[in-house]
Amino acid sequence: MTIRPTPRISARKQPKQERSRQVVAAILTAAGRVLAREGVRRFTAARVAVEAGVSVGSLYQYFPNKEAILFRLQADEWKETGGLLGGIIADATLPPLERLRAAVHEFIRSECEEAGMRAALDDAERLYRDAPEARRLRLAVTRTVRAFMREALPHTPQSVRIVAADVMMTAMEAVGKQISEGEYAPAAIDARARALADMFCAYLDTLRASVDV
Amino acid sequence: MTIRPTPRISARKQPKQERSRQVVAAILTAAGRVLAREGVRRFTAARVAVEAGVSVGSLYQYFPNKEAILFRLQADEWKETGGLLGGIIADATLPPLERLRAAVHEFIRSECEEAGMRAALDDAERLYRDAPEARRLRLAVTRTVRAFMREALPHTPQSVRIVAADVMMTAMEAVGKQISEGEYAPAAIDARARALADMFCAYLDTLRASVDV
DNA sequence: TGATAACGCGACTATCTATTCGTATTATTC
DNA sequence: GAATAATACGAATAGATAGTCGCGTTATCA
Repeated sequence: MTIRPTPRISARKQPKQERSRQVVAAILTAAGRVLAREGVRRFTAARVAVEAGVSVGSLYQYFPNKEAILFRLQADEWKETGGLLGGIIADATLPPLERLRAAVHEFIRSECEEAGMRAALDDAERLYRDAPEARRLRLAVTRTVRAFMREALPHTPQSVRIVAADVMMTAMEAVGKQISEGEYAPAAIDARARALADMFCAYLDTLRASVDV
Repeated sequence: MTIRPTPRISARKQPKQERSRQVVAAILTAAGRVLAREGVRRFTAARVAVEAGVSVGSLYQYFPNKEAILFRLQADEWKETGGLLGGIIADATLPPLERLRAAVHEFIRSECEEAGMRAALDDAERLYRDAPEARRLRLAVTRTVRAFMREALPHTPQSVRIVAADVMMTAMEAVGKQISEGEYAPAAIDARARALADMFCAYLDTLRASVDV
């Protein structure tokens, strides 16, 4: 329904000298601060440039628009937690459900780091979510999760597995967002992680039971 | 972290004559169309006024700002589906888990109506979510769900119930959003509703089992 | 050292947007 | 049918924002 032109997000120019690499780095950390402090609505190229101690012109030399900065920030987060989760979920020395539990807790924990920035990043998601780069990143995560599901539920029909994986991912992300947005005590956060893990395990158990009769 | 001034959202002036009531109605339906067609970013008072065939001035006579329009749109949706869900979930003639199942399906179904507008409304949520009116509405839903949980899991500690209710609500909303945003075939939507309901039921079953030993 | 490429700068333009306010029009009341 | 309240109007104001461009500075390399 909504017609959204997908924004260009890829970098405009690669920094070649050391100083320009530092400029890019300064822009990114400044962007994180601006986002956490002011929220998406007031996240502007000008403000980021000031915070980074750099001119707008320099900023636009490396990022085609502000969406690209936000995406880069988010992509870095994704790569980091994606790597962590991938490691946990692929660790064949533990039974699948243990791994799932561990992954859920790790995910929730990671959402708590720099919660202010993450919350704002979630708000900003719509600014870049339709871009192909974002889709590609998301797909990588999806594949990891599906691989896990294939291992955990080898006898469940693929169609069921895929939907289950999808719903679980959505749920986990949503709880993560919720936590990074509100003020939750550590105990409350932990309780939510546990509840989520319990819920997933219970679900997978019934799925397994409904086939392995 | 983020300092967000909570926007004023309540109506500025109550329409007293028939023609002004029509203006308000025209504004609201036009707002829905604009939102669905152009997305939040291009949702402006001017555009809504044009779409409604009304002047900006008239618009501002009944809404203090555009957030108020969005909130009103969302509030109307919430009241509608809230009423529906409340009815299903309180229907004491069915066993609790049956009701839960029915409620999940009903919720997902309702999210599919006017999906374009709903998706944009979700994007717009941050514009009004901190306002007291929005908190109050949300609380009403929370209470309904908690009451249900109390009935379904009478022997589970309250603290566990509350967290479980919270996580389930979050998950359901997230799946609903996801569906209203993407292009899903009816079968895919149904599969997700079923998966969600299965997951919830499995979870509640284990919670029940862990106490009623 | 001189030539060239990379980099950094920030004033500037072109839009958009929210919201107000004085005036004109229409309903209601007496 | 005055008088008054309610409503409708939309030009105008004040501000924000995205993104560019030409020029000066710094690095690289022969």
